[in-house]
Amino acid sequence: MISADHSCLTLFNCCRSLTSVKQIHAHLSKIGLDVDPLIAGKLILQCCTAISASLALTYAHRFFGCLKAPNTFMYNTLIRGYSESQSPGCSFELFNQLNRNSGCSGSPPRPDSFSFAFVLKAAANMSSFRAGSQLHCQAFLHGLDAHLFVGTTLISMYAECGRGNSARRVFDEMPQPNVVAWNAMLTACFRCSDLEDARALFERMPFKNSASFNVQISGFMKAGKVESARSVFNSLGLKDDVTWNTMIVGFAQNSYFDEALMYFRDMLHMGIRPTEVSLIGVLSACADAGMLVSTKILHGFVEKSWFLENISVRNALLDAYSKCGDVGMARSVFDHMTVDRNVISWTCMISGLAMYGRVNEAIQLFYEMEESGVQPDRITFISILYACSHAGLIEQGHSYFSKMKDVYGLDPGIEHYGCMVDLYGRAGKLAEAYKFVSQMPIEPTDTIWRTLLGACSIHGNVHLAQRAREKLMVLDPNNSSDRVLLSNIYAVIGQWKDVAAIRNSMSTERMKKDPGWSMIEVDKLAYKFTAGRNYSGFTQEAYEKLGEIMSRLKEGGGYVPEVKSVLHDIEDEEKEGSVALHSEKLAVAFGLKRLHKSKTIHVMKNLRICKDCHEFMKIVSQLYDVDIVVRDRSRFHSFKDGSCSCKDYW
DNA sequence: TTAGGGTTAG
Repeated sequence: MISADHSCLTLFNCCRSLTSVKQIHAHLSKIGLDVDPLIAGKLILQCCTAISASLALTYAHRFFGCLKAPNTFMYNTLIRGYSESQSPGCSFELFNQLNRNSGCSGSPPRPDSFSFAFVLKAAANMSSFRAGSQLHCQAFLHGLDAHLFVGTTLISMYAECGRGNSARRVFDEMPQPNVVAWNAMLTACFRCSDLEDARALFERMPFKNSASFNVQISGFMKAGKVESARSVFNSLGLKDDVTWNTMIVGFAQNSYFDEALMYFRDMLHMGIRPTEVSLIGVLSACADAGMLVSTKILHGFVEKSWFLENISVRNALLDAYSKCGDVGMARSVFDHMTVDRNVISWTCMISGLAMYGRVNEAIQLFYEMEESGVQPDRITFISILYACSHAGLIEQGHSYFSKMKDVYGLDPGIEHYGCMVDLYGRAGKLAEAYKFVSQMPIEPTDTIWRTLLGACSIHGNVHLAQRAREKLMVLDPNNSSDRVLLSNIYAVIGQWKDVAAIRNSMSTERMKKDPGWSMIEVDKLAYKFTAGRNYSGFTQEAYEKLGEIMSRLKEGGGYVPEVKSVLHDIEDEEKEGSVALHSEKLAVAFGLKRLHKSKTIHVMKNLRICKDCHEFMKIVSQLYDVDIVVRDRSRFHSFKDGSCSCKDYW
């Protein structure tokens, strides 16, 4: 072999794609240098860390397999690569291989503290207590369980598996835990929902750093204790970027959308450089709140910033546009991506199109994704199955469901089974839906039965609805919407005694349903409307306009209120009057009054739109020559020239 | 040339 010239190692540092790694590899292979341990190690490292896409991992693994004597470093790098990939199980296989070798004669590679740290991370990512505790035993046998880094990873692994006591035992046995180990234990307390333990541990900490406070803030935010998080934040003198990000993300997670935006602005004013996490956090707030104007402002910021080519920020932006009702802008962000799209980019776009009923485009995109070499994952399949179910494409949905396992080796999860029940149920194939549920290899959850109940409600199947309801009474007895749904089914077929019985049981048990509300953004301000009569402030304006619209609609639009909808929608609205007072109608009336005529009216509703409102929107869009986009609990309805993008299938 | 704790979108 030619003596190795290690100066070529630096060549790999510039590789950001598998293609460039392959080019250098081909060159080195010609001169026999690629098997040099240092060079081979660097090649594997580059594939697993700098690129880390599944194709790069496979390439590195295949190359590794051709080496005569891979060393521990190479094993560790691959174990690390797989631990954060879609197939963390491969980390275990490699680790076991390394562990078996170590018993052989000669000086075979043996697992070291790095190997344990990486493979434990795989167990944590899979939340596999069984694998994690077996690895703990192995670490003990190798005399590495007391190693500070291994011990800290063990604490995190147990926390991730929800085993606070095991984490505590590892921590208590550490001879000299440092601040990182204390922080890991603090995180474990919060992860296992032990707020009191977390508070006590925090008081006992002999040393604290910025991460300790950030763990506390994040722990409180995840537990919904926004004010506790805020008071920790306010007590801090020095706040780093992670502290600010933790607040922004925490606010977004707790639906404090305006505050997420406010803290992002404050962060900029304080001269703290936002990171991709700040942008993802604030954009997710915009997405959830449906704040289109703010999304556009943030888009402008991104275009002028160092995030221009950041794939995660681009994905968050595209998702925000699609959830704010501007799927055209989402598509434009997607089409103009200058960096390689990843599985999340494709999935967001597919799901965005599906939510709009643009199902053919979603299916086309799925095909293009496969062609581009990006592998769909579990969430991509949820999106494409959702697309099929919302368009009544039973055959196609079924073929995607099979493809998941047959082509991509992905076992369908409960969400995929849910999509299939919805696919059959929505299309009125209730017998098939029930048969599918009965034959599921995993235990049907309350959501599955609720999906079936929803389908029975659309298609008026009382017999099956009762069966679904019986299951729900066991799995989730206190769910008010299930009872309302069943009472609606009875109401439609005129079984008033049963309706009354359900209503009485609900009032005896003091059950309250979710009140319906709709929101509209006008001049950067959000206005929220609830159903029922409430004549104050801006609502008065909405009522007046709605009255005017109603008269015009009845005169010239051929609008007849859909009385049945009252029954169908009882679950979704505080019913105080009639369908005329539904919150989405008020929001649209307000939009017509306040917004410029050329603008699209965007309304967001927390529940599903009812049939009557759907009809109302169609006629208004035509009579007033205005585009209306309504985002409801499950999808978008885009009304234009008297028809809706959902083609009335919803 | 590889680690452990804090924030990350579908």
